[in-house]
Order: sequence, then C-alpha cells, then structure tokens
Amino acid sequence: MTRLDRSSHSGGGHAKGSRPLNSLLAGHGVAQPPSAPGSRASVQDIDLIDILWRQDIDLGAGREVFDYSHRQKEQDVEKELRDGGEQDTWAGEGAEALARNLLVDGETGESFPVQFPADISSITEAVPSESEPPDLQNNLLSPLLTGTESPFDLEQQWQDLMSIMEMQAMEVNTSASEILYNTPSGDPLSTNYSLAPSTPINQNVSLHQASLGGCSQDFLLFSPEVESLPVASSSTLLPLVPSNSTSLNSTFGSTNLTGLFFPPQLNGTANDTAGPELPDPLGGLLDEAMLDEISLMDLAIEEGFNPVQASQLEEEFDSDSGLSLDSSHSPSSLSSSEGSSSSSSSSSSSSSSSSSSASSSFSEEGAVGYSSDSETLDLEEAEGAVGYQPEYSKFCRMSYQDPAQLSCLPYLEHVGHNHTYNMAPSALDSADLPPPSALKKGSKEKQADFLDKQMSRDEHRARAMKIPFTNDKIINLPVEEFNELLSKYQLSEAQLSLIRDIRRRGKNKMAAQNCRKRKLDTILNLERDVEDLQRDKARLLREKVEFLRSLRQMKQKVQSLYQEVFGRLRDENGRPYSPSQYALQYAGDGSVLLIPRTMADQQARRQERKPKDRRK
DNA sequence: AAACTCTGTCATGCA
DNA sequence: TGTGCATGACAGAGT
Repeated sequence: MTRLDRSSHSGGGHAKGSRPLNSLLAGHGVAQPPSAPGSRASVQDIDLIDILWRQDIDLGAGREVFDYSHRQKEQDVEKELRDGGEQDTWAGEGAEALARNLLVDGETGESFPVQFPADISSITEAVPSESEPPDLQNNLLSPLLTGTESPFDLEQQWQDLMSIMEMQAMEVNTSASEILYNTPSGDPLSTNYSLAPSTPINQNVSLHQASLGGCSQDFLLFSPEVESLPVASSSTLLPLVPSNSTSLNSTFGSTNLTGLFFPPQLNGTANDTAGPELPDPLGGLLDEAMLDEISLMDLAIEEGFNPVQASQLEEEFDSDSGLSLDSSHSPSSLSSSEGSSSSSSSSSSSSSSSSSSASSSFSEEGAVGYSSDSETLDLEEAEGAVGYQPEYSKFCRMSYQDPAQLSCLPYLEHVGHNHTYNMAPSALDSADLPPPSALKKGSKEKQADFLDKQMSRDEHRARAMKIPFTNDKIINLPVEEFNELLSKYQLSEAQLSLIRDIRRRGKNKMAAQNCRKRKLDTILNLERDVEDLQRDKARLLREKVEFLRSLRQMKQKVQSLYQEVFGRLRDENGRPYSPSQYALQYAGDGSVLLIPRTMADQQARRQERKPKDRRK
C-alpha cells in the first residue's frame, strides 16, 4: 500500500509539473478569438454609420454637435456661399437638395443647422441616410459604402480615427478657435486668418456654411503647412492623390496622411501651389500602423513568418491536425517505442505513474518483478558486466506491465516467479522452462546460458551470496513485509548489505525508468505547446494584416471625403479654394473650419508634439 | 571508429 | 533516521 501511495504521489508530482503546460494548451485551444475580421461577412457601412450616429445621439452629441458658437457669422457666410455656390456643380440641383434636406434630422425630422459632428464617427453619422439625395449621398458615401470590412473592423478603426481626430480637434478647438475668434485683431494670426478685415474671404466658416450648405459631413480637416510652400506643387501634389489604389497603397507605407488629406487640384481649377509635406492628422495612427506593419515584416523575417503567408501557415496548421513540427519526429518515435505509456499527453503523467504502480503492484504479487526486465546474464562473468539485449529488454518491459502478456510467455512468467534462482544452476535447470529457442536447441547448457542472460548482475550477486529469496521480493516487497522476510532467515552482514543494495538499485532502476518516461512526456507536451503557440501566432498575424488592410481602406475613404468636400468649397466669388493655401480643419465643437494652412500647420505641429510628450 | 541511444547505476536532495 | 522517490550525471553496451 505504501508503494502504491508513493507511486501515485510521484505521479501526482509529475502531473503537477506538467499541468501548467496542459492548462496552457487548453487555454489556447479554448480561447479562440472571433474569427478574422476579413473572413467575417461584411456588413454595410451604413449600418455602422447608423449605429455610431445613434450612439452619439445617445451620448448627447446628436444635436449639440451640430451647433457651434459662431453660427451667426457662419450663417452669413453660408448665405454668401449659397448665393455664389449655385453657379457650380456643387451648388446645383443636388446641392440644393442636399442643403435643404440635410437640415433635417434624419431621425426626428427636426430641423437644425447642418454642422459637422464632433468626431469622426459623426462623419458617418452626419451622412444622411435616407433623407439625402441619392446622388450626393452616393458621392460622399461611396467610399464608405464600398468597404467590405466587417463592422468590427470599421468600428475599431473609426474609433482609432476618432481618438486621434478628437485629440486634434480639442487642440484646434482650444487653440485655433481661440486664435480665430478671440484673439485681438492685432494678432497677426487672426489678422491673417479670418477676422481680419483685410481678408476678403471669411475663412472662419463652417463647412456647411461655406459651401456645402446642408452637407452635414463630419470632417477632420488637417492643417497643412503654408510656410514652406513650394510653388510647384500642383504637380508634386498630384502623386499624393490617392486616385487609385496603387498610389494609395504606395502612400500608405511611405507617406503620412498629408498626402492623403491634402487635396490636390480641386475641381481641376486649383492650380495653386500645393503644400509641402503636411502634418498628418492621422499621422500617429498611420505611423503606428506603418510601424506595426514594419514590425510585422520584421517579425516575419525574423520568425520566418510572412504576413502574407501567415494565412497559408494558418491553413496548414488548421488542416494539419497532426504534428507539423519536425522536432516531433524523434519524440514521436520515442513515444511509439515506449508504447502506450507515453502516448497520450494529458494522461501521460498518470499513465507513466500508473504503469509504474501497476508494475509495482503486479510485482508485489510476486508474478513479475522489474528484475525480469532487461536482466540478462553475462556468460563470461558471473559477477560482471551487463551484457543485456536491448530488444529483449524492451519486450520484457512491455511484458511485465501486462500480466496477460506475460502469462502467454511461460518462460518470462517463470522469470517473474522464479523464487529458486538462488539455487544451484543444476537445480534451476529442472525447474525452469527454457525459452523456445533454447528448447529447440535442447541443450541444458544453452538453457542455462539463456537463464543466465536473463539474470541481472544483482541476481548473480544474490545467487553467489546464496540469498534465499528472489530479487523480486527484495525489491518490491513493502518495508514491513521485507523486514519480516529478512527476519525469517539468518543472514550474514554481507548478505544483508547485498539485499539492501539490490533493493535500492532495483527501486532506483524503476525510478529511472519512470523518470525517463516523464521526461519524454514533458518533451511531447512542450512540443504540442509550441505547435499551439505557433498556430496562435499565425492567426494573430493574419488578423493583424486584416486590420491593417481595413485601416488602409478607411484612410482612403477619409481622404476621398476630404477631397470631395474641399473640392466643393467655393469662396464668395465662386472660385474653389486653393489646397495649398487652405485646409479643412476639424474643431472640437463639431464644426469644420476652413483655415489657412499656416494656422493648420501650427496646430498640427502642436498636435505632433503632444503625443511625443505623452510618450515620455 | 565516432556518434548516438538505451539502460543501469550512483549521488544527491526532498518528503 | 530510515525509506522511497525524483533526477542529474556517468558509464557500458549496442546500433
């Protein structure tokens, strides 16, 4: 009983050691995140827009967003723009309809001044869903509606965009707006900007008032630089125009959002100089994305993972339910050679211990002892060298673990039950059944040779010392019974010492076997862990690629919206604004301002500084 | 013959 | 203190 408890204890110890691995595995297996965004069925972006809109309305941003402090002045400008805007396409029929309809709340029908919502989500929110003229809606929403991302993707990226834009908007609101509206007229900035009487155009105009009229697009307007405006910019700007996916893709990785958002020639009339590299409101996000992508590539290079191949790898992993690691070969073979004891990982710990305990208990029956395992006889030396046969020892190990198998092998069973091996070889010959091969030879000497080969060194020693009981009993009997057995015989000190050594070595031998089995099981478990982790890694990489792709698409859409809105803006003379001199900027109060690029650039720089300080 | 694997054994630490 | 177990290290034999 003590032995069984011990063995179970040892098994428990092993299980304790391997449990974290198993639990880790289980955790990996269970904790499957939602499927890759790209793989999910795409939901119409308009749904997301509606959701976001309602969220903002719920948050109280539905109405207030559409109001801002300079309404009066902007209404004046709006009037002007409306008068002048009717001449161009934007002010045409669709624009008028838009101007009319966009003043009506899509949900309540309540009329309100069209304004750009306060965050980027409001960009989509502000996009009229049903009440808008289809043409404009399509015009402005087409980039969004073409998206195939899952709502999760869109929402996530909108939130990212919003967070960045809101930060910018806050900055713009608290600084630019103050400068624009509150600074004394002597301020060169303000003079240069909107309130200056010298400026014929009131740049401090909300987008809808300026020219879009009823377009309640929520827009982030970014501040390009004016200071270093190279004059040749229309040409230089053009490449930045993401008119097609290729250019956009190229700009995604190599340029900031300046290229994305800085409107190129607008309406074909903007022949002014384009700005240089403009601060990118989404620069942080983009840079991060770029960095992520770069790091992803680095990771791919370092780890042998190609993001593009990640999915392939994933598929391989998914399709391959078996072992895909080369390293698993040797342990697999090992486990196979070890038989059933180490075949299953989850039960391997217990199996190894149970097998040992089973063998122990079985050995305690006296039927089989571990001593029958791989115990051979060296013909040359009775005391001496090992001289065992590995194949046979393996066979014997399997046999002693399975009594049924052993019963089918009488000569092995004899080995287990041989209580008389301490007798003279001649006496053993009559009692022992030789193996079939030995029987065929029919030679008593060969039988003795075989029996000798089955004996271990300790058995030889025991026989030489005339130990009156089997090594099996010496090793596997419980302490009490063992001491009882010793007390039954009058043994010399040498005999007792040998018996103790035999017992110690025999137990240690079994312990070593168990230990090696456990070690193999641990290796197998670790390999499974590695496989699972690699599978997870591939999946995460694939998801990351999907997110990056979605982000890129969102940037495209935002850029196209910017261009579209900016291109439709007209000054009081009906002329389009020069993208090199003006930029649209998003204000925290929900308004969208048309500001000079100098101002926008300053604010953008300030925004750039903030995250850096924050990182410190 | 060298490299590798398998196995037994010893020494040691822990319970 | 004795006993058993676990394990690293080593050595011998076999492949």
